[in-house]
Amino acid sequence: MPELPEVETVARGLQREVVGRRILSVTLGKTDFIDNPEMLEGELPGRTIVRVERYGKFLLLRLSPGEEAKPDEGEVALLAHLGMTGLLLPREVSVPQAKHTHVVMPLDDGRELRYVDPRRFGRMAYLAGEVLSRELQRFGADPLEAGLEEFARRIQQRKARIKALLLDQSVLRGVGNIYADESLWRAKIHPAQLGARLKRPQVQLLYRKLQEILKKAIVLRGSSISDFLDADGMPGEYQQHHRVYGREGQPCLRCKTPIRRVSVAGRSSYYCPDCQKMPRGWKKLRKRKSRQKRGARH
DNA sequence: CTCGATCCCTGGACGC
DNA sequence: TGCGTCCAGGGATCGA
Repeated sequence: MPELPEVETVARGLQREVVGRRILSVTLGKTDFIDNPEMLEGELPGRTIVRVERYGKFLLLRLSPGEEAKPDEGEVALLAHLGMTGLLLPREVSVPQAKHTHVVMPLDDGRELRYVDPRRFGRMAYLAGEVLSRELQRFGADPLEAGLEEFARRIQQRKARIKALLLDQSVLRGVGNIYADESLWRAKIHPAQLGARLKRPQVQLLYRKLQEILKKAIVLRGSSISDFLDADGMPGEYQQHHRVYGREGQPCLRCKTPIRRVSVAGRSSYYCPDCQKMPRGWKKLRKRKSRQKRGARH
């Protein structure tokens, strides 16, 4: 699942592969994940990809001004979120299209930029000027750019659970389930602990561990646990360094206590019940039993 | 402000 | 082998 390190990996690959290339046209398949499909078709052709950036979990393809100069359009970009299963990669035209290819953009070098996404949990949008800047402002700090003070302020002033805060893109942009669990395990913090109840040393440790993990994961080109591939079609390797994520029942790599999985903020959360102590009053969350008998009681 | 529930979607795992 | 069911999860949205 593409989180910050995976998206950074894709952004670097695209920066190397498609910067300077002009988009010749746009062909769309299913469009229910695209903000305004007609806008893509109308605005992208003729524009050159001038830079590829990562913004949280988004890829930001900065584009050149249109051919008929629109003086007031401002900054122009194609925003792409990979959701759970999205891939954005350049391919030779001769390479057969993968199933679930929903956006194809032929480039001026004989290749095509293709967006493939079986589940279509991703998002794509052409945005310009004020609309673009407003959209970007909705998100919180980049965990690799934020200083300790800002990080601490965003966490300690909130009563929400730390896991929910880490996943909240308006608090921090780019962290998802894997790196949230991994950093909490390293910092020995229970995922259901409230942000406001964390002590300063805990916040500082979490800040350092989160950055450390994200940087290491970027070096290893991300985690490929579902189908993630970078812009070169290569999987990442950080999944081999996961300490808790996906290890339910297996011994904690610090203390051998079996790793547990609970639901926090509606997401699976893996943690060590011994290393990451439960906050007072915290109760184990539902095992998610079948809900067919809803009317049975009540 | 914070919570859980629900929905979106498909493929893979699993039970029988 | 095949069918049904559950589950993965980022994000939007809604009601409590």
